[in-house]
Amino acid sequence: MDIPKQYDPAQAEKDHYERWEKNGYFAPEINQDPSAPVFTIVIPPPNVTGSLHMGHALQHTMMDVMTRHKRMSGYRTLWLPGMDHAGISTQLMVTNALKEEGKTRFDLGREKFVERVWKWKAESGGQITVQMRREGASVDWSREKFTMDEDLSRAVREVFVRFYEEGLIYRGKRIVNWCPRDQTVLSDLEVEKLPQAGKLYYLRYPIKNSDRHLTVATTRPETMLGDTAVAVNPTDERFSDLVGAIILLPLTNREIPVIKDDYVDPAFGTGAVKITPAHDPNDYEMGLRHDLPQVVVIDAHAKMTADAGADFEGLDRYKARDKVVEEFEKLGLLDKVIDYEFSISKCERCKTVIEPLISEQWFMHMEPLRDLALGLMAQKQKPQFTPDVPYERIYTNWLENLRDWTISRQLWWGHQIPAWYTPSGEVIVARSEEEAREKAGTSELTQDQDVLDTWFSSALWPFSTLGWPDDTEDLRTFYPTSVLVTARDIIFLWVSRMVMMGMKFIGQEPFADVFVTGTILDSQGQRMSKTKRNGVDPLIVFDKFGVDATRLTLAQVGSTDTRWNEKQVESYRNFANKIWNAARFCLMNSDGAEVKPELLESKDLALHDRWIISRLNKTAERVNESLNTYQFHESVQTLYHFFWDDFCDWYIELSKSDVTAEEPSPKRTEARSRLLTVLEQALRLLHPFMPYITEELWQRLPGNKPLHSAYAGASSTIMLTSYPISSQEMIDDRAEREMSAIIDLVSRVRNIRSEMNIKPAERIPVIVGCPDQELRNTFSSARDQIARLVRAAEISIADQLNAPKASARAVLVGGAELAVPLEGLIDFEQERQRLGREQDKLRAEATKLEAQLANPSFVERAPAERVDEVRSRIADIAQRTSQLQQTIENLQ
RNA sequence: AGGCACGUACGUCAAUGGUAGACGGCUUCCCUUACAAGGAAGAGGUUGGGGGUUCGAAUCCCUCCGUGCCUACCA
Repeated sequence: MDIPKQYDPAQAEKDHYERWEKNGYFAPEINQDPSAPVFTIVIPPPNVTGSLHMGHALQHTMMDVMTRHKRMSGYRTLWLPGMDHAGISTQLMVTNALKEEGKTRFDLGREKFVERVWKWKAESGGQITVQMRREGASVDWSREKFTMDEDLSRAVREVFVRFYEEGLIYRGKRIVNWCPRDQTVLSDLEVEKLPQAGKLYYLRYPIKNSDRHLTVATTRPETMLGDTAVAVNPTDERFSDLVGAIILLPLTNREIPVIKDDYVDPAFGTGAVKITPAHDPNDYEMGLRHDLPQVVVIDAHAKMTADAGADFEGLDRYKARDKVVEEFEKLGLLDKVIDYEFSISKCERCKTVIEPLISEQWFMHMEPLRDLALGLMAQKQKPQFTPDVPYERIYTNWLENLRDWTISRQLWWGHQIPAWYTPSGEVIVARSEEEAREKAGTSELTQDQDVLDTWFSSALWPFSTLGWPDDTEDLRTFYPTSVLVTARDIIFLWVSRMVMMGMKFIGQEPFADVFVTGTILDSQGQRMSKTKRNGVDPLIVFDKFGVDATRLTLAQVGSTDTRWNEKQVESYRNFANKIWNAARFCLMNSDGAEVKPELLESKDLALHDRWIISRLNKTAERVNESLNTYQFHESVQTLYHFFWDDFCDWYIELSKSDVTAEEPSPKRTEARSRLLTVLEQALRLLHPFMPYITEELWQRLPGNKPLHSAYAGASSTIMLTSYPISSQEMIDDRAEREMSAIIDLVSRVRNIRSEMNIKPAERIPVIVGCPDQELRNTFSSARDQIARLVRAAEISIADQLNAPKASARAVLVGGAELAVPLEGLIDFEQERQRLGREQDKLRAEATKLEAQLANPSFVERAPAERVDEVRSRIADIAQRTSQLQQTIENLQ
């Protein structure tokens, strides 16, 4: 058997994925059981712009673990992959590429530009699919989707038309967030607010027919050119006589009124606010309330307009600010300037400061949709968030405060709005140009130049990918999906909108559960970001430690934010190597043996066999349970300790004498087969987390390795075997008790060896005194294995301890004692100290427990079984302490 | 400005009212024929501070300190 000593992930990762994919194992059709339950996940589509980052690797790992687990559990499983066209980001990328050629998108024109983006998408998107294959993601590539695919675009148009016909989508002139760089409107969610150190300017406005002034405070003096009123709070007595007065607005020839409005906070600034309805969202609202004119002084490029006055026209908004301040100072109207920190809105993509502008856009009324989502939460508690604590309330709260959604964007890359205009300006909304012509009765139509917000098509993802608006087999089978895995930051942007759209068009929630993943931070606790260049590239980690080790690291992150720690991956790389070598041992001793599931059911097994079977079943139970409740950390820990501690450290060691016997015998063959059989189950348990190494090793195991009955027709692969489930009768508490006594005995002897500095090569005699008959039998039948594990020359077991005085001793649980004769080797003082330390530990514990018992209310109020437990532990400790005491006294 | 979360061993994280654990790191010994990416044995924590509820608190409540995140129309 020719297996290298070190596991080489690259080798194992090479061929398996291709074979899985080629054989159609990822597609739900592989499942031949017509009554199989269904499990569906749609992937949160990555942007075509990026390559995969750690956040993707994290989410994909979670989704793949769930998918593989369910597939192995017999579910008809679909994990549907795809990508998002990511309007602004993608357009920006291509625009930047053009810039390097010295061109703008206008040089190409819309059609050529969009062609160019498609070309770019083909390259970049291809990258992502290669990377996802590397991750081992068991997605059904035959169903891969892209938000700009023809069928998904049809779904988008269908939704738009239906909403328009219901009056939920409308076109209107409103104040919007405008990005002067990208030249497009942005939704509130695409704007980020950042704190900024700025100034607060106090400007004096003269009152007409009076020598009085009204002073206003502003962070944006340049907007005063567009002021159409000054507002004060109705209850503010300082200004009550000025309400209705006329202000002579400096630098312009305008006269504007002083009005009253509750919005004004008398405590802030001067208590008087300048109102610029055309350039501030609040002022806009107030302008509507008071029917104020809107004077536009800043244009779409953030330059001043002609209405700003001849002195200002064409100036950049910041230049204009300086000039306004200068002029006020000259006129003696600048009261003061103070430092002031406020938050400023920036474009989430390009970080340009947003300019609020009045503009004609498409909007969507959200109230009826919002109510659908709220109703679902109120009546069915769906979606069920995991972890469940904060998100549900945040989600509900956000929905309650929802405002209309600005859905149009002034971009070229995206779904062009299916609205056409007749020469007379009539709006025709239709599913296609032909339909529009029919409706309009003319072919002289111009289509709206705008595209839809990217999130419009993403909102339809769970059903548009399954064939909606057609009533497809896929839609009927896989909708609603089972769980959505996502990061925290798009719960509103995406999750809530999918819920609304799903309820609206399918009448059912798009997913039952939402699993919210944590965030991987850098080693300093900072968010990983492109601009900070602190991201860790998952592909580099894959190369360094292997995909399986990385997946294990990511799986255990779960829902908590975690600092990236390469050491963790390294330790799981070591774990993979451990698995490799354990299998290597089994295979090196597999002559004549094979995997035989029935071997685990036979009667009259040795203790260590009964024990490992019990442990195996408990492990399966815990892993299934934790996977079903999204407790990935728990699953990983359980599997790690089962494999390393139970299987490697104890089971293999205890099997060794049988397995490595020189002479062939039925006993040897059976021991070898049993070992292989346990290993095979362990690999199956590990497979969802570590698909590559488990497949690699599983393929090498000889014997009968049946697939899950639902996949009977498929060729051999671990990914279609059945996931081990626990069986109550296989759990053997007695075997576990007996094994822990043996483990205790072995550990004690090893402790003595270590403390007494006995060379590992030195064989020692071990004497055990054990008054309990049953326990004595346990020790006796495991005598050879124990001797091997503690490197003993011989072990004598009797009902009483009968050892020379010059011995190191220990007291075991259950009243047994042991001695290691150390004639000439023992240092009595050292031994006394060692035993003393042990005694101290026991006493400390006893003190705690006694204090508990001394409290009358504990005995009265705590459950009886807990009190009994404490009592029996105290008794046990007391016995061991006194045995130790005697041992110490006998030493000399 | 509000809201929410978090603070546990040197590091990264577990532990949903019942004896505080894991992995890495650290110390000592060992290349014992599956594995030095390994084996064996150890050291290390009054769970951020203070108060409360409880027989019992890392866990529930209050408060303070520190750290993140989200939401928001203070000019």
